[in-house]
Amino acid sequence: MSVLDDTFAALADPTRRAILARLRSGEATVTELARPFNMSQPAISKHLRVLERAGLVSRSRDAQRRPCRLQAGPLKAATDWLEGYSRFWEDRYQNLDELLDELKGEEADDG
Amino acid sequence: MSVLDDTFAALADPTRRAILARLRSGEATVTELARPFNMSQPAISKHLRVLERAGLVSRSRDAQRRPCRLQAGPLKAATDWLEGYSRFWEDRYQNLDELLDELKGEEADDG
DNA sequence: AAGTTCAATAACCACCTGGTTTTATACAGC
DNA sequence: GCTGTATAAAACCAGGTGGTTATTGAACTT
Repeated sequence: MSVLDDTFAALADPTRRAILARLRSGEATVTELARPFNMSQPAISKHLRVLERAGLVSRSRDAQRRPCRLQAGPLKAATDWLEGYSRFWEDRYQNLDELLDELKGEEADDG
Repeated sequence: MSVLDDTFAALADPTRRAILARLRSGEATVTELARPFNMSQPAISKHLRVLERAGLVSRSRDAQRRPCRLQAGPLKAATDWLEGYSRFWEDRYQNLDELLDELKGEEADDG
């Protein structure tokens, strides 16, 4: 449904993350992408379809080849979403939460 | 396998993202989390199990209640991973890529 | 002790996912 | 017009996911 659904789902697979990493150093064809994976070509094509549906990869045409290129826009959207949680991974907030919890626990013990 | 697998997979579901959003404003019990969703309690419990397995939620004990708390550490790891792509969602790089592609296309046309 | 509340477990279902092998399609070059 | 190459498509399979209802269990309440 949401674009974040597709983006995060696409990123949840290590093969797909490796494909994206490879595409940072430039365009690559399907067979080039498949080579390091010891995995069948159709398997890679399926992964590429997932990445394409998530808008993370676009494909052009070069004779029989279908070169893939990284499209990072959705990654920015994902990062923006995660940014909303940045203040929660700073230690002082974590400690504050735990302190509040301890206090609550003491209340319960007392009465 | 990887912690990123579990993190991104957990984030791929809108219900789970909404649960995390709710937990930003403090601890909540399972029934409290289930209330806004028009979804059965076991369904929410399953989502919480996924979030817990991904290390995004921790649970304490308060009588029959099992209050859930946000654990943002894995979100930082995910953000760090995404950071490696930040230079690709800036327009000038995108344009550079497309320019290189156009040049390559012209070469092909010429020869 | 009996009832109520909060949450987990079990059993089930439809659908999706990640992989396979096999087959088909599209283009290139001799 | 074959042959080889690059990729997609089809059919299949095992296992995971997201949901349900019904049941169980644990802990508070009266």
